[in-house]
Amino acid sequence: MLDNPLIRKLETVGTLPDVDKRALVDVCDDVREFSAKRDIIREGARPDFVHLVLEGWAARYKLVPSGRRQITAFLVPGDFCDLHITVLQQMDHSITSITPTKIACIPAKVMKELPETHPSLTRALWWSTLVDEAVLREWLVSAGRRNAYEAVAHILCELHARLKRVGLVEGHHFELPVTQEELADALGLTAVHVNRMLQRLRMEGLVQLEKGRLAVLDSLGLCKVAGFDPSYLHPEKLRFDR
Amino acid sequence: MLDNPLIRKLETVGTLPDVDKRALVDVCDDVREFSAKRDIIREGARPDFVHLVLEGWAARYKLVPSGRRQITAFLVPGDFCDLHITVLQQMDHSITSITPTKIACIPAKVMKELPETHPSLTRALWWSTLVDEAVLREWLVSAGRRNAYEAVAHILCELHARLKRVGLVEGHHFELPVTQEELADALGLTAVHVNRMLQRLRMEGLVQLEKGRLAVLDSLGLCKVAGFDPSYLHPEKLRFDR
DNA sequence: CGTTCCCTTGACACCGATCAACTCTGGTGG
DNA sequence: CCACCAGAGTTGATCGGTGTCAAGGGAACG
Repeated sequence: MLDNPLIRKLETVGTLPDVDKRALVDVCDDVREFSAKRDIIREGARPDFVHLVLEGWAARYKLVPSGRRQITAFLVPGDFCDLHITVLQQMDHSITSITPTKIACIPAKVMKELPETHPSLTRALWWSTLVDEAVLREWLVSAGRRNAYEAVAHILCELHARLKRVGLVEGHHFELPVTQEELADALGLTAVHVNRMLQRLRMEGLVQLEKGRLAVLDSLGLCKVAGFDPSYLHPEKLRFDR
Repeated sequence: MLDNPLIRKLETVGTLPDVDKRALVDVCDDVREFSAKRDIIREGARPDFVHLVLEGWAARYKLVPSGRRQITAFLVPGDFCDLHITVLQQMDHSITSITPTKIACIPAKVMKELPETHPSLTRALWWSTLVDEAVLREWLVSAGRRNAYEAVAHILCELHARLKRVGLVEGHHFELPVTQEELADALGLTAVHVNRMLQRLRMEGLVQLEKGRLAVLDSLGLCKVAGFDPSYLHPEKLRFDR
């Protein structure tokens, strides 16, 4: 069966040959489970496997000498943790699970051979890597040039769009299993201030948030506050086969 | 002759086959010049060419609705402006020249065929793309979890290391042709505050800065202030040929 | 020799950080 | 079943790092 979040994501913008989908699913047969808040890969590691999130949330992060943490990406189902290491020698940051997580471990060797064996899939993975980079740029814009209210609104818009891609949005609800502290570490804020901004978003009638589920009540209003333009997620249709 | 900053950069970590170097130089024959502070590529554009900086500085940036600008990358000789568009359809951000600039325009079609024609070079460009992404992560860390003093110190350390790679550092001096406002837009600060932080770095005897040239007087001290760990620039030796 | 761009400086304002306490919830073990 | 505890969310008071505004100086340039 081809129920794989990465395939769902890739097929929102293009079509993959069946053999490639088959190959991708086959290669995800080594699944490991992690409980919440465990380091999956540490900075400096040289993993022999590429890790793909199948279920649950994880995060990329770095620590600065003062001990403060910056989360540089939320990894949701369909996201790779460390495609890098097919080219680079070692991890320059760490990955931690946020919730209990199922991760597919794919031998790096298999990934390295992909360009010869499955060129379409390779192009598709390039696409997802470049979208990840665009997301990172947008996070930098939030940290640098949006105020806290806009930044919180923006990340909610982004997560909504990204989760929709992998089929994890029902109506206007989706699971948001991150603590306010984790949100703060992603946005470069404090948990206390994130709390106040979320309250403001609720008071303004834009969102509803309870027990780890977010409901977007006024999608347009939220996007307006955030200055959210989804084109950086590159929803435009592509051809992976050339 | 093979005097190309990209080749210099790539060869700091690995060896390229002569044919690949030759091919790279050949493909850089269409050079265009831009004066300072001109948009080279605009958000939304669908360029037919990939742009490579040969001389001068450029910057990637995005604007938010309030009109504020976030620079998401400084592009120095040897850096690509938009390798993305070999896969993605359109630019999700703009590129501007900072100084007068010489840019090689390489047909996107040629780049798309690279994996078949020059696999080693393709791996080398993958490497440089992944390093760019690592730089971006580090900028996010600066914007989110370093104070202004540390952030300014950090970007100076980074630029020092990156420029060294392409042979643009003489002793401890290098050209730093960015205004304090551009630095501020890169760091998510204001020009006034960047000014004060630079003065502090000078007062502490860490750097000297005059007429667009920076001298690092106390390299260790500067790295200490910044919490700079160059491993994210991936200086480790690689093999591009497999 | 005026104009423009960039750097510099000072006074003041404000956004978000910090600190501390309290609530609520779910889990765990006696 | 209850006592206890840890983690997460919430609130208020206060502090401080950066932003904002405004003015002046110097260098480059036409």
